Amino acid sequence: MPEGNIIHRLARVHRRWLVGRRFTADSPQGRFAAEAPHLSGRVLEDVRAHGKHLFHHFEGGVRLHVHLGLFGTIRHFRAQATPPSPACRLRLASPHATLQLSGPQTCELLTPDAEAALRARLGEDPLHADASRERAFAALRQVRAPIATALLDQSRISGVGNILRAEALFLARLSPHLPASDLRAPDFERLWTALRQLLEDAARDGRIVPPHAPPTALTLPGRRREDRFCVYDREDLPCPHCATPVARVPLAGRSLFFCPRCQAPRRRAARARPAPGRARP
DNA sequence: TTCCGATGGCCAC
DNA sequence: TGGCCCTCGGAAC
Repeated sequence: MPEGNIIHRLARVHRRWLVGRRFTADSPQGRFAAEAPHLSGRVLEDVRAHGKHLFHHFEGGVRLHVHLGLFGTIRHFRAQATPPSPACRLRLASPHATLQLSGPQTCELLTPDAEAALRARLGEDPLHADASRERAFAALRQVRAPIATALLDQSRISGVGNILRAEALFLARLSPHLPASDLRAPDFERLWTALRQLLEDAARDGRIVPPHAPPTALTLPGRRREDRFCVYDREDLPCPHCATPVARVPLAGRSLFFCPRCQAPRRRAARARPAPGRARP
C-alpha cells in the first residue's frame, strides 16, 4: 500500500537495521528463482528510495530494484520468521532479520548504471533534502492536463499517489481541475509545502494523517478508514473545513476526491473592456 | 466461502 | 480509455 512515504520509511528502517548484514536469498514463489542466487552471500551496503522505487545496494555493484505497485508488501521479522506465503517472490534472510516480499509490480536486479538511468527518468522527490522545487514547478507547468493528473505522473514529481494527491490539493486549496500549465508560483509553493509536510509526517509516522483531519481521526474505536483523511475516501461526508459534502469523480481511471467549495476553480480575472459607446478619458 | 476494490503502472487501441 | 497483472483484507453472503 505504498506511496512515497512508505518507501522512504522502508529505506530508513532497512538502512538502520539491515545494512552491513550478509543475506541468503530465495524465491518461494519461484518467479525470482533465477536472480536470487546473485544476491545470496552478499552484504547489504545501502538502501535508497526515490519516489515509489526502492533500491537495495549489495556488495559487488548488485542492485535490487523493487516497486511495490498497488499490492506489494514487505514483511519484516527480527527473529523467527513465519513461513512465507505461497506468493512470496523474494525472501532475504540473515541470522538477525528476514524480509519477505510478495506481490511487487517490479522486483529485478540492476547495474548501477541502469539504476541511474531509471532514476533520471523520475521527477523530483519532495522527500529528498536536495530536491529542486524549481525543477518540479517547471515540470508541472509543462503539462496541459489537470493538476490532479499531472501529480500522479511520476516523471514530474515522484512519490505522489492517490491519497497524497487528494490531501495535498485540499491543503493547498487548489482545484484538481486547474490545468497544470496554469499553476502560478504561489499555488505551487502551497502545493509543494503541503506535499512535503504530508510526506515527511507520513514517512515518520508510517501513515498519512493530514494536519487538519477530522477530530475522529485515530481516536474513536471502530473508526472508519476515511476518518483519517480530509477528503480522500470521504465521498458525501462533510469537508472538515466548510462541511460541504466531499465530491468523488473518476479521472483517468482513478477516483479523485475534493471539496467542491474549498477547491472551487478560481475565477478568471475580468477583462478590462471599455463600456460600449463610452469614450475613454 | 466468495467477491470486490485498492495508496500503480504498463500496454494496446 | 480500458484491460490486465499482482495480492490480500474486509464486506457480503
